[in-house]
Amino acid sequence: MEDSAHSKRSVTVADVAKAAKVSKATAARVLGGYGVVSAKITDQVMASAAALEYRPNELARSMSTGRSGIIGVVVGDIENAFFSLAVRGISDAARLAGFNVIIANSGEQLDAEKSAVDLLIGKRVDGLIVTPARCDNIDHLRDIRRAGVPLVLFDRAIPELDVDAVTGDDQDAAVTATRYLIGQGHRRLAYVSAMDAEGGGLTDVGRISNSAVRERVEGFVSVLTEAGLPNPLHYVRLGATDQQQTDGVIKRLVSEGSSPTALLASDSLVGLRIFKSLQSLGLSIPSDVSMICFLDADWTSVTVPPITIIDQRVYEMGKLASERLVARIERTPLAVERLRVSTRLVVRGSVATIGR
Amino acid sequence: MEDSAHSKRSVTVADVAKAAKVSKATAARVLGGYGVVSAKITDQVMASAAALEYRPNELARSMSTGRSGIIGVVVGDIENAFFSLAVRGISDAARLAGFNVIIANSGEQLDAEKSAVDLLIGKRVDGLIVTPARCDNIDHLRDIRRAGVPLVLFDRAIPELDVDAVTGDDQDAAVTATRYLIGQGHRRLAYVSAMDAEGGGLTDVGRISNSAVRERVEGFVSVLTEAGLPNPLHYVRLGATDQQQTDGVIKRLVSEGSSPTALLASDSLVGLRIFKSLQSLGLSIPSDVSMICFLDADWTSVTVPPITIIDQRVYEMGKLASERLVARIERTPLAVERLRVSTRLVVRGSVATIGR
DNA sequence: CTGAAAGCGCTTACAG
DNA sequence: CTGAAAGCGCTTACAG
Repeated sequence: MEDSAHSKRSVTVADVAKAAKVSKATAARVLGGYGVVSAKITDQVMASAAALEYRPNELARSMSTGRSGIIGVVVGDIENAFFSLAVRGISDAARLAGFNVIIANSGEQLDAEKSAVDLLIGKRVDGLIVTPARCDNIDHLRDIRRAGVPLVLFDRAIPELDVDAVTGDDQDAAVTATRYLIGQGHRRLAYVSAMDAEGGGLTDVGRISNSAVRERVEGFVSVLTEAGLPNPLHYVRLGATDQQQTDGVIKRLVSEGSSPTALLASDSLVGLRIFKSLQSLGLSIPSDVSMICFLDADWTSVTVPPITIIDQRVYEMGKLASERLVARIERTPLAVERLRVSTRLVVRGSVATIGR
Repeated sequence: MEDSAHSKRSVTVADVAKAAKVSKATAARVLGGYGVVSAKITDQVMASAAALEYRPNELARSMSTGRSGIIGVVVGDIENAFFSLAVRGISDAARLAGFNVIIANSGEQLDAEKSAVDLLIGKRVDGLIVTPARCDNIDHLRDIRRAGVPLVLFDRAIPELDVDAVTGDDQDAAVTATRYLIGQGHRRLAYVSAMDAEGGGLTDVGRISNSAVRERVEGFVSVLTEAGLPNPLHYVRLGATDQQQTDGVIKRLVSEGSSPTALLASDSLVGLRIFKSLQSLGLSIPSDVSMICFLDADWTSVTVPPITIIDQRVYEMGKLASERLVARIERTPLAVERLRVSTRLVVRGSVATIGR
């Protein structure tokens, strides 16, 4: 309703130059803060700029310099606390280095991830942090590298890609949690994840396309195997993608002949769903079933009992990814690396000690 | 470590044109999908583009067209579930309309908000959605309008600004919740918010610079007044900004002579902190203290008891803000409006009925 | 239907 | 220290 609301042509260096009675180049130098200009002329230009409310056009600046000052981030799901914390860490570190962040959501869908990557490269981001939905379909990630755009993988690693990755110490974390459960006397343990189950049960751990989940499962299975427990793969259950699916997964698990006494939840969303499933089945934690959950999500500390969790230090992960990417953008010579952020087990009240 | 990683000049329409043996203009027309080109030449150009792995430079495109296809969003705190849900709604609707979203975090700090706005305008976003940290310091928001950039306020309204705002029905929500508590027999109720307290207690509701909080407090106070309860302002407590501060606020509240029997939490973060404070004070919900919390945060449904909440339908709020902004960007003639998304009270188990 | 030229708002050598 | 000119990679009239 305001007459001034209609976009008038914005004021440019040329306008400021004219007002200050200097050349475009000179005005540009003071406005852009480069080159050398006498104090007197600087003042003149600044005054005119202020009077005209000049705002630099970053787009034009980027076109000329070839740098956008933007880091693109493709995450699985912003609503997931894991990613919102990560984004926070990424943004804080990026800002400190003078970069801004543009976020895209893949919803863990490969197609959405591909178009997000395309889009971001089209916007000429200076670098990209991506959480690959699948570690076995990576042509679009190769394209990033061929386009000459620095890339850092987040949460998941893809060795074939020869690119930096920041992840947790997923295998170790799973090993620690699993050993802890066994130490508490548990003998039948299940691992539950939201990964899409590709038709029925899991026959081959190597087929899990998300490296973080795969490594956790490997850790889980290795400990069960080393403890001489039978058929560990049987207790790895995927497909807990929503409440209904999770209810199904848990119901099947607890109604088996030898039902598990402890559950390991692959992330805090799965953990919350499991918690609700158990609640609706009338099963108590930890007396009926014990559980451990990845991520120190806020809900885990206010339940009864509070949930024993694996603290992933996600903020640090995000920060590290950002710093690494900035180093790449600035062409710091660095070997390609997988950076692991160590986790720790935080014991609270959701694991029972089983007699014997 | 890959030799291909060094950014070579990217391929442009000129390159494609040369390869396809046509003019730049013609190549640009098929690559940009505008104008008219014969089928045969279209094929030629597409083939060359594919062979060269052409990717349009969106920056250059934006420079020419004057549109970036980006919506800028400035939120208070991405880590807050309220905002991450909102961002999701904003993004989904934006994408549907062909826009992308760039998110900036103000941390509810005015300075950070100002520089975020500057930055986004510099990037020539097509429109802006902002959650103003303060409703009483709005020069930078006026600047947005003067720059001719469409703006929609989110969660908080500023009547003086004459600009669209999408908010909840904050006053009604507070009225409903407060009446409910009174209906359950409560006579001493407190409202707790994370708003910065400007030196001591609240003397004047009108001074609360966040309109959402102000309107909720107004609703709260009006119901207490209409019920003939004494000194309602006394029970409005600000400054619950972190766990420690909240512990202090709650401790003071419950150790008073006539301590409140019910608490209204201004958002889910405050609610969670209050929950923990009460827990650490050894007070039970609802037998010692009742509580109601704004936002259907995930933790509220898994506590014992589950928390009675005000469902704010934040996703819809985000969606609506996005749609409104897009309409503005596309110059749809529309009166300036405040769009209120209605809330509803979801009764769970955190409110006791008091005898009498 | 196709092409040559100008322009978007900056920065970057190159002269002076 | 200051200026005139070219260029970034597109799109947009304007001719033909």
